[in-house]
Amino acid sequence: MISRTSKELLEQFRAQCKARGLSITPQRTAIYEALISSQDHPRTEDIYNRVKAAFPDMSIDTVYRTLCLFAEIGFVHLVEGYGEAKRYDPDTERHHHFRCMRCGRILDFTEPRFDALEVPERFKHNCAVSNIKVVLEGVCDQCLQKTIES
Amino acid sequence: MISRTSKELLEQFRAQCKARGLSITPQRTAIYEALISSQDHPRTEDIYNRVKAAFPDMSIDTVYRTLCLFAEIGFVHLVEGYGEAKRYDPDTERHHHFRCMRCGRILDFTEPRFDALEVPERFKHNCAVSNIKVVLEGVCDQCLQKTIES
DNA sequence: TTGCTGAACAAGAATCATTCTTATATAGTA
DNA sequence: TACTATATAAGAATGATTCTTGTTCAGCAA
Repeated sequence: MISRTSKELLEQFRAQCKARGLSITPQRTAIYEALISSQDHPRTEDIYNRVKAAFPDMSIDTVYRTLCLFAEIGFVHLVEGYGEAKRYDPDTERHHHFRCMRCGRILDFTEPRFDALEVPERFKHNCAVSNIKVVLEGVCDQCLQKTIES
Repeated sequence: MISRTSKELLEQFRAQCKARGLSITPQRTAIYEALISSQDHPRTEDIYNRVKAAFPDMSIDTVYRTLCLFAEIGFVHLVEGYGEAKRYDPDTERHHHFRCMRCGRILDFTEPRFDALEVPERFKHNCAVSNIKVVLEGVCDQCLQKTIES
């Protein structure tokens, strides 16, 4: 069920690879497709499992390498984490995260006031800031509920 | 070279432990002291190394357990990371981070405009937000310099 | 002060995520 | 179609963290 938008994204993917001299392999294409059809913040192993149906003998190492590559290129974002396995964000539009420190759940949200934040002077000229975002740390509703119940 | 402020912090540490029914052990005290005298964002192993001088046979497992405990209590903050070893922030005052995605360097900064951010309605009531901060992702000056040189 | 008990600890094994090594396969190009 | 650099699979190796087990000790009570 590849929508027209996905087709366009795939075309864009090919173009980007070509522009950077990267081979367009079936593995990379499959991983890219798995990513753009994700509505969550998958770990490397999640992507591996989703792709394995079509590529039973893909190596998980390939998924690690490819996701790392995609993050460098900007096809995905590496999500800020707290010591667990790396997670990726297929949504590269500006948005923000609530992070449950108990269960690890990530809740996306947009907030115009937060989008208006400007990079401070100190970093504007010496450093290359590619992303500025707000992170909320706390305990999510589900975990709070569990605490009350027990 | 424990300053008066450190002494006060230590007293506070003891009081907090007592209030929570936690034993005040020499190991915990040493780890706490190592933390509050840190000006950086140490990994567990860094703290282990700093404490080892005074406690040659401390187990690194104790450091892992203790730092995890301290983060839960709020003695330190677990720093948002990108897949490497956990890092802790002894500075629990509101501040923000620039993170170099190439070398992992963390630069602290304060910014009154960012401190004024309010938790969005959506999370205000259902979730317990303990921290709200701005994260800048990018490449630091040192890494940019290296890129130019090579 | 001493003895008791649950909490905390040390040591090392085990696990999980990730990267490295090496030999093979293949995408893109001549 | 053949060539070459790039990419891949497989499995070993590494690094970070957690678990297991037996021992020790902090805090409390007698």
